[in-house]
Amino acid sequence: MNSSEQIARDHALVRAVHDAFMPVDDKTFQAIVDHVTYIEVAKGQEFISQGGLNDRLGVMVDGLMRGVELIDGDDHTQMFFDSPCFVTEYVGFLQRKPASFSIVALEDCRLYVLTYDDLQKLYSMSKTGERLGRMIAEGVIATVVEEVRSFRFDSATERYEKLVATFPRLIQRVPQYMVASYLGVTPESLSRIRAKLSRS
Amino acid sequence: MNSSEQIARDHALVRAVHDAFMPVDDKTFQAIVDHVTYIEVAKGQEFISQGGLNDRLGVMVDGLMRGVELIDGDDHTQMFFDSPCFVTEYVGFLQRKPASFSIVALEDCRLYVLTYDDLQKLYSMSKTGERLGRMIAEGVIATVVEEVRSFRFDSATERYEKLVATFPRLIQRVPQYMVASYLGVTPESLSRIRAKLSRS
DNA sequence: CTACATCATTGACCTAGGTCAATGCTCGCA
DNA sequence: TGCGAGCATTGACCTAGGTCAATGATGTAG
Repeated sequence: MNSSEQIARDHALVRAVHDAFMPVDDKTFQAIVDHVTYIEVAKGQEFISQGGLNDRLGVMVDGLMRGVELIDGDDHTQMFFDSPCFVTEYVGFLQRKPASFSIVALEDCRLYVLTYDDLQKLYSMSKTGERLGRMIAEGVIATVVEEVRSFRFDSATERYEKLVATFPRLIQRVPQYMVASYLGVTPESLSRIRAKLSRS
Repeated sequence: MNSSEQIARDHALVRAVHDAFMPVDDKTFQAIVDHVTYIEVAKGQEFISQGGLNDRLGVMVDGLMRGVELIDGDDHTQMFFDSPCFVTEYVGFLQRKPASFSIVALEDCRLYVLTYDDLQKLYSMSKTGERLGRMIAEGVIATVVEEVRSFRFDSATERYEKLVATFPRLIQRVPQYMVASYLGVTPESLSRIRAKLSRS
């Protein structure tokens, strides 16, 4: 695949990510493409650094990242980003606050990046952009609300089973201790949960 | 207080609820007021019924409600609505799906109600309305994300302490078993948590 | 005033998950 | 080829929270 084919394929993905929330007309999409910057983040590198500047929204076309908060030296997985998808510490980004967690590449990643200011420009430029922003936010809510529900009323075993069912590919590619922390349990517990499930 | 004073006071509250997310200009606010309907929901009555029609967004100026999901006969508190605030089963409302939980008045409540269709009209009518919708959604995200974080990494005792710190008035007015369910623990556990805290 | 309903508390016991420490496994590297 | 580093697993034990049942408190209708 040559470079312009690659870019075309990438742009199709960028558009698909947006379309997932709302069909995007060509004019709005062109405005997005005109503002993004292409970057690569190598495995192990940070895209966003906890406590640091937090003014970038990524559209990841390739790779896998993890949102991780360090508190008193231990490592709390907040979320995973599995391409193609948006990548950002959403809350801090929107409130113009330092990132509450780091976002680290678990594999080599390729992203198209929009800055906060460019995003605001897009919003003021077009009603469609504004609406897209709203629909993205509304999509995030649906995901997070279900997550709360699951924490409130499901056991760790159920949460693990749901995770496997929803993101089967993810489990293969992420070290188990990160999955454990994402589920809110220790690595030892997750190991036992898996042992129990494979027995039954 | 006579009736027109009451309405003026209510409208100020409706405006304050919206302003909490974004300053609302007079024109946009007038458009909101022109579309809302005033209703009262008596203590014990439902505003939204689980599995039923879910096309109303309330702005509550007075009272207290609880979002409650019934699963296999037991009662799962999803959230509280403490006036002045928006009242809705947000996810289903946005996705035009039946309500995933009921919303029941814990006290006599007074609300101004907007239908889904009226809200969409507001959005298409005004870019400011569209933006307001986005900022409301973004505000909801901040709340829910913090809730997930707390479930993932805090103990039940910590979650209770945070709840008391954040909504001290709520604890006084809500039966303890509902608070327990909101925290994701049994009433017995919450009782012990409170006993332990008052001892120390 | 009584009687019942509705919650809150307490106790005895159980289970899921946490903690700590030892043992295995795998893979990159010398 | 063997050695470490970094995970995963397993065991022994501990603790938070669940379950079930009894006992109190409070409020409300008759």
